[in-house]
Amino acid sequence: MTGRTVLAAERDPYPARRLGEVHRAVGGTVTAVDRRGKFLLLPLAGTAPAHPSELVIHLGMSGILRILDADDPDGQVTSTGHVRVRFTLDDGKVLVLRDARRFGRVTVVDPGDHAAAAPALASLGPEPLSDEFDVDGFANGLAASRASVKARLLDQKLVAGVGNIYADESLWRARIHPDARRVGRERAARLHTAVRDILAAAVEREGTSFRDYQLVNGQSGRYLTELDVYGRAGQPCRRCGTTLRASVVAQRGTTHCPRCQRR
DNA sequence: CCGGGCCCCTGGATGC
DNA sequence: TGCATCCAGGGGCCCG
Repeated sequence: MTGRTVLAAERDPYPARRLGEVHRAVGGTVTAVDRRGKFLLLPLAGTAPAHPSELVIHLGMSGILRILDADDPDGQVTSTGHVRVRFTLDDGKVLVLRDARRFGRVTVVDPGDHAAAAPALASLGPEPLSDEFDVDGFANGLAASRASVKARLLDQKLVAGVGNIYADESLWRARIHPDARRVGRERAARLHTAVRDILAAAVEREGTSFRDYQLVNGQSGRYLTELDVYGRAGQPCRRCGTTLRASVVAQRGTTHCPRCQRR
């Protein structure tokens, strides 16, 4: 994408609240492809009459980005193909977002105006694999609230990028109950390590595919077979053999070991 | 400002 | 076999 100029932009006519003014990208040239948390950020240099801008994309649950030839029928915005947005590029290709469930978001804002793109982006916490994600800040942040530790992991403010799968995996690794509301320094340090280790391993395996998620080439992520708790309710804990339990924490399906994860 | 609850959306799974 | 219902989940928004 870097160096490509957007020649045209289309979006499906469905009254989608999650799609913004994608036409603002027209005339812009992609200068980088960045990521913060679960958001993709593509700064666009303006070529008159276009102004500099920033393309912000969130794949939601089922969103898939593809770069296809402009005449590829799979890249057309049709009522049946789930293509929600289509950017025509200057090299004969198109960038399309396919999104069956319409949870994905695409918008174009002024450069750096992340509050206009999504409140969650503007208040995003540190990148989990960066030095900005430090034990002290994490422990202090956890101590400052009485919400469940799983809710804190999911809300993206203490640390960016942890979703439901990796929240459950991290809490199991750190031996902390998902609904724990008081997490002291020692347990916070264990959770900090667990989040980093699990996300690093998942990136190494190119993610977890169990439904919609796939790599840009259509292949599956290989972390699925490494999962210790997510999707394993009713099966034995790999640490102690106790039957893993399903519940709901922070409005999300949750699996934990009732023996080795204590409140 | 906080924490909790509900909503969006649709394919796939489950139930009758 | 076919139809109806349920469920999943990231983030927005509202309410107390």
